Amino acid sequence: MELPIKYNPNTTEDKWYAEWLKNNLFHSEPDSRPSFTIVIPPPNVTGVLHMGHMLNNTIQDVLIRRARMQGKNTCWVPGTDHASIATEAKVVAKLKADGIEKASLSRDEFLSHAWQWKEKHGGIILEQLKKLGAACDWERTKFTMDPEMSKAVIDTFIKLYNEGLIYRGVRMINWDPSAQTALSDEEVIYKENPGKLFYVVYSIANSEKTITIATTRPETILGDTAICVHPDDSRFSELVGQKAIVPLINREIPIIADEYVDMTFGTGALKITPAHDINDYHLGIKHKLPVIDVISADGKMSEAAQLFVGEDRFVVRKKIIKELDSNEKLLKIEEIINKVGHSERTDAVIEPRLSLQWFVKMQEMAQPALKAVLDGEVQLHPAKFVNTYKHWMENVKDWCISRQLWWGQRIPAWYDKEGDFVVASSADEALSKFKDLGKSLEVSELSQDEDVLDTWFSSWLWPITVFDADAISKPKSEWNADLKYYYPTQDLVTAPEILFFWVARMIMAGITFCDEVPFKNVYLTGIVRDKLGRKMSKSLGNSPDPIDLINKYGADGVRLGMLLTSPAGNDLPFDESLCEQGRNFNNKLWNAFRLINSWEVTDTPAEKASEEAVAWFFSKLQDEKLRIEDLFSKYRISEALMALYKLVWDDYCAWFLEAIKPAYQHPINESTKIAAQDFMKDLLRMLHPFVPFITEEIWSFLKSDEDAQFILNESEAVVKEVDPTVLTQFELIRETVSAVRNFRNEKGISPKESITLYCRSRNDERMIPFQASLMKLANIDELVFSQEKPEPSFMLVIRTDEFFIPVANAVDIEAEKTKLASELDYLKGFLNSVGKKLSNEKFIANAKPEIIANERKKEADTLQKINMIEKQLKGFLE
RNA sequence: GGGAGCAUAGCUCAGCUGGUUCAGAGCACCUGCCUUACAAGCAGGGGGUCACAGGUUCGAACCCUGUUGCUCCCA
Repeated sequence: MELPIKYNPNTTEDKWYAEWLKNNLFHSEPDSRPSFTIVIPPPNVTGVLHMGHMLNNTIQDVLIRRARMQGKNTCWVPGTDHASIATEAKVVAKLKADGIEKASLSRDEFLSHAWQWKEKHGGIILEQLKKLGAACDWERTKFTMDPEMSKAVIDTFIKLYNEGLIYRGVRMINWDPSAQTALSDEEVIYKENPGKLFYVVYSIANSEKTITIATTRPETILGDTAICVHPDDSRFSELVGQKAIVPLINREIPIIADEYVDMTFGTGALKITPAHDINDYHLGIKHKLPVIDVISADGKMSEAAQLFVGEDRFVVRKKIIKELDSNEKLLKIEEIINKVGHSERTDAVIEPRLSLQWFVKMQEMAQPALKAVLDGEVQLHPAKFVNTYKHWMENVKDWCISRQLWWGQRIPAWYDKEGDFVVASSADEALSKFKDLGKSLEVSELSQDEDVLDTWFSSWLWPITVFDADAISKPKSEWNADLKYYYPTQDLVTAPEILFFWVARMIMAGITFCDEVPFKNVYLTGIVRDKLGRKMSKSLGNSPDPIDLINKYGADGVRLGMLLTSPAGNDLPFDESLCEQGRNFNNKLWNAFRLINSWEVTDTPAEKASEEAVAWFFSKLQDEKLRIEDLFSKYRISEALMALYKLVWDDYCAWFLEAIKPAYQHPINESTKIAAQDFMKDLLRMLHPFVPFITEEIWSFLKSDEDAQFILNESEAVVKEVDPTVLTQFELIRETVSAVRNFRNEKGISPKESITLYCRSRNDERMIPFQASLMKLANIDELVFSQEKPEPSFMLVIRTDEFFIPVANAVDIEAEKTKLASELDYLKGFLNSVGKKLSNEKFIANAKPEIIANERKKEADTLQKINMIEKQLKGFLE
């Protein structure tokens, strides 16, 4: 069997994924084992895999594969999200490219195009996840607009409406004039732009006086219904109660006083336009002001504006300024930095707008959801996000759930010709509800609400409805077997940006509909950024195509690259070299396997060095297993990986294998080879969640009859007893070997040339347990324990032991002296500082006994070292 | 404007309730090696006033106060 020198992931990865699928290994059914469930954060159907998905799904795969090896019945549910706004925008754009205007289509015609589009593009991202190795239960794939999923959404709406938690009301909403829809607050991005502050003069009715206001939006002047000043502002006190006259249209409006006004901003006088500013709206309600809506849904001036009717608001802004100026109403223009809301989807400037929308009351649901996180029933990783969560939940606002779109679940509200409405799951049910209200109607007289529900109103049910779409309206005892078994799920992996959009609302839904939180741990990933710190995005073109990366470095390599530098909650500054590092690691592992695989065995007894190395690595391995387990329990996945990386590369390959490696083409003792293989099998078990493909490949060669056919199905590595003294003793050997190697390096002595090492140790026995390893690794032909030192020789100090290497030529005495003298200087300084501590009464009185003991040891050790170096220096003088 | 968080090596980050022999890791960097598992490699090395200024303490990267800079959330 010929194994390639360089590991080639491409062929093996496709092979193993196909094998796993063929054996249906990812599919889960309820059984007697404990369940471990993850629901995927459903990516948009419009999407293709990007680096954020790579990171996110790699972490989920690590968690799910590890849980499986721990004996849990794991179920990772995949699926996609219909993404109302984004998808509708894509379909509209596609139709436009085909010469079809959305406005020319009926709702049904449009939806049929949208479904066609979904069928064609909706599965791409899930197929890509297979390349990554995702161990998803594909039989359970869900889409938020699957019939039963949609039904659950509608049922939920009706249920909450009946409980009084959903209401319809006029509210100031964020209106996207380009997409012609309302947006939630979270979908609005505030950007700082240079803007202008216009100072406009209003005349006072029946007076020669004027009042000047400052505004960034002069076009809304036409909708003014008051001017407001601070009650304590003496500049305006005599004007309060009088009437001002709106320029150009000459409407009289009251001058009122309210503490809301910031006296220091602008002129201290604020124009009030309740229809077009949220704060003005609230002031309007407080002071019972009329509402004049001067901007219509398309962002153009309405009839109510009287002037510029039908013209775009931004065009009007320029025109009205000219007009005000020519009427001598414009006092001055100031440059300011202005924060303006933009649509996350269309980037259009958001228009605050009064509109009839559907809302979910949040107050009641938010309280238990907050408590669940504060009590640790749901744990956020890293925990720093608890603060953010708390702040948001304590200031939660009602959730606007209607969207003026067609793609999504249509709101189940039915109107009669008079505008009265009922909420019902069908037209027939609506008729009967109207009948209950004393209205006898025909179906033809009904019209269903034109709007659809916010996509998050679907996805907040995701952890429930993927298992049992009917659960919302049933008691727990009637849940199906899946939901009973898999709910609550264990871990959720998502981005902090949707902590409120999604995570908080899922917690609310879980508690409200299932009496139980939907997951126990939320792992929040960072944002994948480029070298310049910019978020990777398609529009910037700064994101590599994950599939290209996989082709280049292997999925295993990319997975390592993603995880090596991504502690939870921290951004990941991505660089392709990370994938290279991942690929290199896999190649290292591959070659370690090739090495042990190539060994012929012999029945001669094991070499001493091999026995020592096996004893040491055994303990080292157990110790690291414990560490890694601990890191996992804290969700420090990246650190767990780094510990494994070093265990494999440094401990196993660089130290263990080097210590047992027979001379070229020589056989190895059988038990040593078996030990090396068993260690490697443990390493593979630990590595498998991170690098599923290469571990499966190597496993296929190493596995014995007792082992599982697939490493995927193996149990995790068992932790055996650690001998801590072995670990510390071997550490000393390592330091000694390194010092000898360093000596060779400095003196230009080849590692091939063996040397004799003299040890003048206080306690020689410390060197004894791993003597043979020391000799092999440092290429020492003879190790002499002696109080005498050879001449001429070179001294090494390892901790408190002296070593001498005889040298053929006299060493450079001057250089040695300088080196030793500076070492001596440092040690004396150090001794001094330790001495100060020990002679400080307060230190002795306050410090813990073990700390004092340690300081005493430091003092003793340093004294000994000083003694050794002084002796050596004296030797030079002789 | 309100709130939260961060600042440790060139980069990304560890550093637990203040106290191990001058603060650690990975990558990058430098030097020497193509030593038959691996140059996608091996061996060795250099590199930090722990943002700044005060304070508490026998002792501070760690606790407190202030300053500066950055990030996020909310308005």
